[in-house]
Amino acid sequence: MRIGELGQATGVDVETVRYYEKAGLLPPSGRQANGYRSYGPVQLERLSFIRHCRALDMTLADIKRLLNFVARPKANCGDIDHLIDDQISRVRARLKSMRALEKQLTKLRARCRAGRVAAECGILHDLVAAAHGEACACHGGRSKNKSRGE
Amino acid sequence: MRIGELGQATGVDVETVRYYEKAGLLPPSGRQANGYRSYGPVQLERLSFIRHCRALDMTLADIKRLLNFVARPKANCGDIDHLIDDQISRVRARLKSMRALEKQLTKLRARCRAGRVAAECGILHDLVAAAHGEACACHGGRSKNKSRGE
DNA sequence: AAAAACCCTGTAGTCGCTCCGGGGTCAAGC
DNA sequence: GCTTGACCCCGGAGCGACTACAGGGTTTTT
Repeated sequence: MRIGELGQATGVDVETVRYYEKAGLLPPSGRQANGYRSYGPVQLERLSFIRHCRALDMTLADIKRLLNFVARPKANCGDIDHLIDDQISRVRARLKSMRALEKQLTKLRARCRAGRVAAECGILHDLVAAAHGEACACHGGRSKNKSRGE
Repeated sequence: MRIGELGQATGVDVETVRYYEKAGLLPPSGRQANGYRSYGPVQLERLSFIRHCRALDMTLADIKRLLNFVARPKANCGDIDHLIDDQISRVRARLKSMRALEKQLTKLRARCRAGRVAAECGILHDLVAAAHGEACACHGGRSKNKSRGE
């Protein structure tokens, strides 16, 4: 199996596969006589595993750790739970700030009175007002939040 | 006003202020005799505006465009609406995939049967099963989504 | 035999910062 | 007067997870 087929089979871009190899997630593959990478079912499964974890938005570092657990089935399972729990709380925190963000944007959007020019634009007005520290449609009062990232 | 005070007043890190200048969001400030950057109320407002927009998760490119609208109050306001609409739909799309993600992770977490070793770990089992393309707790069937980023 | 499709390596770019090294400047305390 | 510490300067590197490109080689199709 060449890299293109592997990519097709797993839904991972070829460049990304090579990137994963460089990043140490995928062990260096064997090579054909012409230097092309050569893969078997083991690597396919491993890459699918990685892709699946990425779909769960895990970091490559976390995925590496999970792969280690797969390799050493005697290891303590509690660490896996912990890893997943962390992931969940990260996602929840992000979700919370995203919801607040959506609300803010929606309020801001509603400020548009369809004025023709920017000078009369409610949106712009509010953003500028916010810059002055005044209350605006999207932010109640003065905000000092650093909530966005996490 | 020196850069440190400006940073304090706006809640923006000093390094970030310099970065914004380099990135062209803040015009190069005046300088004191010793070479220190010197700011007045105009720049303070501009930086507050930027910070506020960043809190709404806008890209620096979009913020630049908004700043242009602020500078040219005769411009057509429709473009602003469009920009905000785009932002909203980006946030909503992200929100949607985040919600799905949370569900998946929660299901996955529930698979833990508190087995002591990784070999019996329901989470790991499911992730490996997913790699095989089988159904698993967190993903119904085979997924091919690229939904995560956008 | 030529063109298209695939493969290789290595490097640079993306975004929005953040950190670092190596220096200069300034006010306060001893 | 001299040190200490806080602030400021600049340029460049690093982060994560890719993505794109340049400049080559190989294989498959036409």
